[in-house]
Amino acid sequence: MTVRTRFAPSPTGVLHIGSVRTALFCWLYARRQGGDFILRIEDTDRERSNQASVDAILDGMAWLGLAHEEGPFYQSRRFERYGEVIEQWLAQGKAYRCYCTREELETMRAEAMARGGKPRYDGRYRNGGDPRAGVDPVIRFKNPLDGQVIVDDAVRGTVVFDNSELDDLIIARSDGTPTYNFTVIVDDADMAVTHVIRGDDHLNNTPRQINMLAALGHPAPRYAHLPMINGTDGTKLSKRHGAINVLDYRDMGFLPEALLNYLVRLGWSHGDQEIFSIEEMTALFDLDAVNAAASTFNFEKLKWVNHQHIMAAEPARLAPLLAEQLRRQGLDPNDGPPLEYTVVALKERGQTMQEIAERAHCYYEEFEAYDDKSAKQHLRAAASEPLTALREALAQVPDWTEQDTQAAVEAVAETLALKMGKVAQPLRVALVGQAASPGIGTTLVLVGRERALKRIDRALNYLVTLG
RNA sequence: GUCCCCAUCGUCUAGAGGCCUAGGACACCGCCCUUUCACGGCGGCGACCGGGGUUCGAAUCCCCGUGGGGACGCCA
Repeated sequence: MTVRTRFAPSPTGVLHIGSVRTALFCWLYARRQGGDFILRIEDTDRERSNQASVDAILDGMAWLGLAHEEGPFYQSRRFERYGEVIEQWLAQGKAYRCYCTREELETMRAEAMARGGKPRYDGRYRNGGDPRAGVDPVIRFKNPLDGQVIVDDAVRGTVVFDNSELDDLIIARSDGTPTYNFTVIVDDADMAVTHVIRGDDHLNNTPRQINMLAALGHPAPRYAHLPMINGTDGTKLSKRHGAINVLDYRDMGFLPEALLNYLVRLGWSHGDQEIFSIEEMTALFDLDAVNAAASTFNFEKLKWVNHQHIMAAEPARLAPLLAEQLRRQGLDPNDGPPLEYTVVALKERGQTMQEIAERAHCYYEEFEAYDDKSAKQHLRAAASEPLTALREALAQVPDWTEQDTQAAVEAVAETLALKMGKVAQPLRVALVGQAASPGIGTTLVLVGRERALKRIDRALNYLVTLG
């Protein structure tokens, strides 16, 4: 039997890290098993679902490269099918109409709580009851009263629930629209889903779903409940922790494979390996190695993983990303060195494309002022002689390459009998405004001949004003 | 409150009874490399929640506590 997994988000907000991890595991498992990955949009709640969220999900999945074989299916377009099952269940006595008002239900829950029990519906319409004028009924599923439901979970093991803990859940609202737990099982059955891989928060829904699947006459799929990803304070990830749109990570200069790599290691491991390419992940992923404990999102480690992937990536691929970041930062990517060259020079020096772009500013526009500390340390009277010599020597370098400019700087140091630091550091500050940059030859090429000479003049003038 | 789940360094994790004086990674701190920054290398700091069992032997198995999380909606 072909493995079929599904990712079934509700379009009521952005696609965030937690959902992406779930999607990733579903996708990886399908890939690994040579199965199908289905995308399903759970938009039965018309009040809260919206197109912007659908777009955010689709765009996010596309950016991440988590391609689906089937879908996207929209539950809002399958209401006819859900209605069919409901009618059938009503006729078979597997479901019934309940005329309780919301107020009554609230009272019922409060009373159950007061009695020290679980807040729930007491089943008062389970065996029939008269319609009430002015009350549109909801439809409830007749859950078995006793016995147990055994969930055989791929990551939790065997979990047992007593049916006596479960109440008759609403499968259709009073306006006739079907609800989540019901539509899920109809779809999973219709779409022949074999493995339901989802967040831990659904473990408690599973026994109800298994009962409904049984009522449908459909075997239960294999379940795998993934541990949650928490924020730094140990609670469910929310906006304040970084449950932001996954596309924001793109905008911050993260690589999709890096985000996926970071996420795959949250709750899954393969020995001591930290860095995985997409190919390695799909080749190695298995539900058996998923652990059960919740984890905490750590932005610093994400950045480190991203850096590893940046350093491993082809410059040609990174170049357009750098251009995009430079534009975002208000710079013209064409007014400076070739982007691929810049990427190669800076990829060790920034953990995100955004950081790399920030370090590239001085190669694409004039820098404002010298960094205080750097100027105080290196642009002093003693720098006058080497800078003057450098100005002259560099002006005569015929080929403005790393090797030749580097050689020119070394020659000046030798002629003046100065250590490299006494020559290269003042030059560096003159060129980029601060004491840190790539190798001096590389920096000279990055800045470019014309700009470099002008900036040395600028530094010489600065020295004059110092007196 | 009730039910369900979980529990190894600050964080992510290795560990499926002896290989564990508990390994790796992030972060942090040193040192090395070096014209600077970074990359890289080396080293340091740092954990089996507690208590009972089982066993010749327990981070690993069982029980009880404790702590954390989740669910309990005409949300998904």
